[in-house]
Amino acid sequence: MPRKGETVEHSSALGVKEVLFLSTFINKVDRKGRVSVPAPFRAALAGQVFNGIVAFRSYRLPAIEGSGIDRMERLSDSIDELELFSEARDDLASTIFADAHQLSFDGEGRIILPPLLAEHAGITEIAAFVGRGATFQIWEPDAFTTHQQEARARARANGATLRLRRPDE
Amino acid sequence: MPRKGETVEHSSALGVKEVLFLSTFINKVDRKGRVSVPAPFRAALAGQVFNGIVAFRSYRLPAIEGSGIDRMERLSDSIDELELFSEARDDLASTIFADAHQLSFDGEGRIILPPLLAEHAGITEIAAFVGRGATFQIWEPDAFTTHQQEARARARANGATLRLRRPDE
DNA sequence: TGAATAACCATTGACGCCCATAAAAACCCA
DNA sequence: TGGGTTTTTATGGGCGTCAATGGTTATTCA
Repeated sequence: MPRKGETVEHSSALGVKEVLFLSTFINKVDRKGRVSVPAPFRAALAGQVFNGIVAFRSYRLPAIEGSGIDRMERLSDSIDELELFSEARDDLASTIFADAHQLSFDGEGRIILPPLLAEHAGITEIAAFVGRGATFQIWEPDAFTTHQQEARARARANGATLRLRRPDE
Repeated sequence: MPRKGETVEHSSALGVKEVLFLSTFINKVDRKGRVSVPAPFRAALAGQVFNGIVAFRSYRLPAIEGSGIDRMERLSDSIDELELFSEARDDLASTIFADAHQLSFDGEGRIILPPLLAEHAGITEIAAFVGRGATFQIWEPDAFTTHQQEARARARANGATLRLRRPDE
């Protein structure tokens, strides 16, 4: 049982709660379709209005995208700023919100993986929770290993760099 | 029977009540024209002055637009800001408000779909309740699937992106 | 008075909640 | 630093509750 890695919940410079999902955890899916969300991830989500996670199918990958409800609310606010009834707004709303599932924790910190999502990611027996900073993904472990190797190779080839954001900008 | 997912009602940073409709639920329409509004959606609407939903025909899509009464009040305010007697104002007022139906919940959380609306959306036996953030839509399930695929393709093609609002801005 | 609508009741299956267990991690103290 | 103890996690399973659905009766209004 992996126990390494950490997930931090802290306050940004602006005093707003921010979450960080780090590391990878592999957990079992039981016959009822339940999976434990790694304790560090749960800790990062503690304090949000909804006691659980929000999950939807990744557009580009065979994986499930996950985050806390707060992120969805920010998304909703952003979309609300687009022209009412515009096509762009409509497209975003039906791709993002319609497909999102709110998965609440049971007393033990588990969620139930909806078949539609599990299928999309090819998950049956075991699932990998992969931290990605402000969000996380859920993968079929083998698929993730492959993906990670490819991503690594690509990053090296492209000499991927990133300018670090100053804390106040 | 979808049962997963929830919908949250809470106060935003600004102290304004916010509802979030997420996910898609497929429910049956019985021979009396009744449909259960998904429990999570009802939960999101709890506390509003009107115990039910407001629905009107989408003017761009074969779907029914739905929301709580509170949203209609905000819409009314927005329209109020348009030029008095302008054509746009007139058009909006008559397409939305004149067409809006107040559908109240029965003891079991069902509404009766007015034939005019059901017809517009091509709904007969089953209806899909589709979360869109602050509002939701009601579709004939197959029609929605098609629409969603198109929207997804369009969003990807246009590189539809959205600048995520920072939580405090 | 009849038709449409609202209120009431009954059924069933999914889901939330509870408890139990084993193993790992954190803790503590010599 | 190492060994023993406590706490937390992950995992399994059982059971009660509630949501979705269908039907029946009361009520309202034309």
